[in-house]
Amino acid sequence: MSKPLSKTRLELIEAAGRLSQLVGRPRTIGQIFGLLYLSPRALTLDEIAELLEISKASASTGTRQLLALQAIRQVWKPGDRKDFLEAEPELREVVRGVYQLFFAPKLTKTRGRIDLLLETLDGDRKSGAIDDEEYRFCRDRLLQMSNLQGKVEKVLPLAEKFL
Amino acid sequence: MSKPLSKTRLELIEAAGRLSQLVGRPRTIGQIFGLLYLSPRALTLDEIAELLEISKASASTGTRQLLALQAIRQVWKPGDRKDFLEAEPELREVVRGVYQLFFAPKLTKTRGRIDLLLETLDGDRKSGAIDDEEYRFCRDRLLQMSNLQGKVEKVLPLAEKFL
DNA sequence: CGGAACGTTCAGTTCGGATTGAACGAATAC
DNA sequence: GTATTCGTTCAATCCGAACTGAACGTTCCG
Repeated sequence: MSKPLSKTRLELIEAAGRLSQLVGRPRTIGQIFGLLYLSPRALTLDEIAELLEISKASASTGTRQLLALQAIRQVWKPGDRKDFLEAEPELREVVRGVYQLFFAPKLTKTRGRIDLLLETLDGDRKSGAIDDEEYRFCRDRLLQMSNLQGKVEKVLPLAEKFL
Repeated sequence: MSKPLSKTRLELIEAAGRLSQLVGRPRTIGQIFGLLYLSPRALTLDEIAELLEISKASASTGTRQLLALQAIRQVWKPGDRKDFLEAEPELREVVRGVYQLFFAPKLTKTRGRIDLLLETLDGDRKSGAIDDEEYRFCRDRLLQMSNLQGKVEKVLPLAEKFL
């Protein structure tokens, strides 16, 4: 039973949770990070679970995801078997991690998908599923997608440099 | 009963649906846009519903959201009461719309939230909920958030220019 | 050796947003 | 006027991801 959270921390936790949902991630992830980011000292799994009123299982999976994104770190304290967790203080690093380890892979996957589609399109034409006009139309649009996709993959990492 | 979709279109629809989920939007939205983007002619609500095998209600709400994002347009054909829908051909415009009309508002909202938190923090100190050390720590972190937030709001619109 | 303290895993449940069917209003056709 | 054809709305349902409790493996302590 630790002392209750200050209003500031409660509100940040709420906001972080919403932000997390905004980019399509579970709310808990954001809440955990929010909690740790305003925490002067590293916290244990049990403390996180208790303070956020979530199960230890949720806290465990949540922290592991955040660790994978390099948004939080583990700190071992000598003579204590518990894992202590603290937020990465440099927010730029957090953004970078989320992009590089979560979004970037899916983006490149999308690229491969589009290339594949161009082949499928050839197949569709040869099998007579589409006429020549539709073929040209679709081909044109797929190329536009490929084009944009390439630019996005170039611009985003660049943009990150300016943060 | 219209003719079935080609393999290419089916696959793009699937991919677009996933992409939509990736950024936290309903899958249907992406599917509808995918369908229209590879459609040589504008489609009606009923055609969309039939081709995607979704209810007309879903098609209606989905298209209205896409219209709000300016990702698709309505086309009126003389002598036909139906609304015909077509995808915005310029993908940059679609990206711009999604950012400006969906993400940007939430970002500025976040900004306001952070500013509010700084005030809440002062309150917390005065009420004795936190000590001076924690106050300084939290204040520092909130300022960092505010800083990053500002940069993001500046960089993103800029990045869009390079697409 | 127990046994306690951890973190993890996994089957089952919960919950919220997406989807639907039905009812509706508006606009046209008859 | 009444009947159709549209698109929209809204309460009810559905579905999948998120969350949970309980069981587990491991490590450490006595």
